[in-house]
Amino acid sequence: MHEKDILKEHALKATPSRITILHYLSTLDAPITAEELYRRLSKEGLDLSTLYRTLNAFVDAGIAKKEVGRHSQNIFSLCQEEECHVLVCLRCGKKIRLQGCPYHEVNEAIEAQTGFRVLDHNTEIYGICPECGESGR
Amino acid sequence: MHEKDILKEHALKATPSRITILHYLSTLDAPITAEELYRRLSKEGLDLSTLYRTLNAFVDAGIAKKEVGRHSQNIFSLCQEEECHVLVCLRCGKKIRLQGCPYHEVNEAIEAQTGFRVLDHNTEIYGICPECGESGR
DNA sequence: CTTCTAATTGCAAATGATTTGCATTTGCGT
DNA sequence: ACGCAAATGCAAATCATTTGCAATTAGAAG
Repeated sequence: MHEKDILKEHALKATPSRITILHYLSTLDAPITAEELYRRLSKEGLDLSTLYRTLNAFVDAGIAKKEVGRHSQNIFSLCQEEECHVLVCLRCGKKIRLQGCPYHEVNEAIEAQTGFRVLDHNTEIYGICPECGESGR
Repeated sequence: MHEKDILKEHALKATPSRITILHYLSTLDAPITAEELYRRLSKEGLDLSTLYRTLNAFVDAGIAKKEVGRHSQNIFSLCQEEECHVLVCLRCGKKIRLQGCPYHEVNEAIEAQTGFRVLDHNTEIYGICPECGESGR
């Protein structure tokens, strides 16, 4: 239901595959490979080419994004509203989203210095999350 | 010569291809496609598979990085020392690197709040550069 | 400077991911 | 309910990237 609205907002027909894919992506907190996604959703009778077409449509529509993963595979994830700040654990790969933007003032300073009109930004902060910090050495 | 040192520092033999590729990459200010790189360097007698192997070696060594470009192609670029802050013009795609890191204090605050040990970060700031801001509407 | 060895290269062929053509089906505006 | 453009499933094609292998080469050791 919510998925339908999102699709319509982006001029994409609300088909079962798209709803399934969009919904499944929304349950993930880490980017995923097309193949892995296929493995998990093909039971619902989903074609691989449809999956790719859908993923591309999502990327074109700005709903999702495609990145290069740590091992050079392509990975997909939904664009989050407040996605600009992400903590990425270098050990387990977990991503934690920060809400709010502590950088606004800094960006204003950048605008002033460079004349660049800042519209958006995307920050990935790499480190070790508390859990990994404890367990791992 | 400088290229040789960089290669050695990363335990990579300083072969002609590698030196050529590394040097050429260092003259670019925007990421480039493997194919495009090949088009530009093959005159010097460079094999495509060598190029890919080299690019991968650079990425593994941390000299270069691989990303997904605006049109879904894979693009490569050298890792810059102070690369963590990049201004990306949404109109012309130009990338301008900021030197220095105005975010350090902010990151300290994040560590304090989340327990996440911050090791590195990478910020892309999107906007319209001064030139495009003038010319384009 | 020569010798030796492991790393690197070039080539051709293989692979794997992603895309495409086409006939069929389906969402959704009228 | 109707009609059409958009989306699907399938198989086949394409594209980027990787690989095997024999020949070459960088650089450490003598």
